Amino acid sequence: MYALVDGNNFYVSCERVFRPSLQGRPVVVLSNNDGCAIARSNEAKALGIKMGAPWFQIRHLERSAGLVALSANFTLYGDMSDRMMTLAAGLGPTQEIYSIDESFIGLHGVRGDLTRRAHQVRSRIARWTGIPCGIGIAATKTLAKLANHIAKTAERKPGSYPDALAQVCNLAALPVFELQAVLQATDVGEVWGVGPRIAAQLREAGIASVQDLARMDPATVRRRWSVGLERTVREVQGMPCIDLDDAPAPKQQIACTRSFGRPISDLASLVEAVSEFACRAAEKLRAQAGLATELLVFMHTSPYRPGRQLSRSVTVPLRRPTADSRVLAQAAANGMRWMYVPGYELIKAGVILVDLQSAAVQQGELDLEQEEDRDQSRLMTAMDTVNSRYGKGTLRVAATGQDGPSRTWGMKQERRTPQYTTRLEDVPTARA
DNA sequence: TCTGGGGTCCTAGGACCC
DNA sequence: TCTGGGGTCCTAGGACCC
Repeated sequence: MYALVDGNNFYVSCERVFRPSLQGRPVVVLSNNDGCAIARSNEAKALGIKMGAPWFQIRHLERSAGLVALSANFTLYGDMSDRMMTLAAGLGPTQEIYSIDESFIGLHGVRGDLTRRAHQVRSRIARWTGIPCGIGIAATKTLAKLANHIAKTAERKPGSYPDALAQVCNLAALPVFELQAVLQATDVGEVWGVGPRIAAQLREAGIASVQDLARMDPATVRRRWSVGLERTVREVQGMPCIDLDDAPAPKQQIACTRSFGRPISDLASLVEAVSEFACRAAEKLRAQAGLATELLVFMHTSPYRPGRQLSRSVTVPLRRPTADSRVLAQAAANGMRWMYVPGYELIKAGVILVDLQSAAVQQGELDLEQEEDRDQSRLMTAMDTVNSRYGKGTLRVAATGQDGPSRTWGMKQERRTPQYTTRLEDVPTARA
């Protein structure tokens, strides 16, 4: 048995804790550069604002409907998340933190009335953190997600489901006929693992509700769609196929990418941006005690704007696995210099560290290099410590200068040319 | 004028191996 | 002239998640 605890409109709820005057008003939290809405209060949802709606399209609601828009404060949300997760953990013996606002709780061995217990945890979270949340309980993770959706929808739209299911919905406690009615009333697109594409295909095939999906034959689903959807169907039927993951593996990729506030076309700014991205990514890498062997840099123009489009990326191999901000920043800068083409309005760039290894397995290199590595790693640890105590960016790596290709890059480039460059469109002269 | 920033898993096809 | 049957690894692309 599983529970899913999920903060309602999480970012908005975090903001409301510190600004109670926002209660009852339509509020959205905007992404980086205030580009689009990434969280909406119930009142904002009622205005018809969609997830990801561009700010310029909904801006008029500020005046006409009293919409309040806030710039995202991810440090605050991370902190509130930690508190909520700690309290949610009280529901059962195991916990998987699935995202900033959701965690699955394994309920194995928990005795007594689960629904009551969930209500208690829910009100404790509300009292101690100020975050309202919904709790779904069921035999599988997919059904627990669905139960959570029902708990929230029943609260937000009275009449959509039985009132008793609001806030906490325990599907395992429902009589069969009532469970079927609830599944029948829920659109197939609400199921975890069924995205817009598959939902459309399912509807085409006459599968409109979750109950329809639950009646499908898993083998047929596998043949016609995929093993992934087959697993989803079994989960909806109550057969657990997705385990609780309470000890997540280290990340296989670490990315840091951003849209720019306004288009950038000069090399110096781009180099500075990707150097900074590489440093941020390096911090995350060190936090999981990892080393990168390759780094990917990309940039592209806006697909929404008319005019010449450009999208380029390059994979930069590293001389040896590293988590050193300076090495990674240099590699990112070199990659950018290599792929740069003048005359394009770039709106986004990023750095992705790929092919990650654990620092623990990196033993047995040359003595000299080991010593170098140790010094570098001490320096980076010191930097991370200072930054965590005094705030992000207190200590930073200076932007890498225009001093030509580094030895690392120059050496490797002969043996290994950049691995892929995608959609190189409209480039007057490809640079060698 | 103005459209986020992360991630994961699965599949198909090609290269290569015995 | 005849020309098997697996297996693994890698990559790109698609779909999905929050």
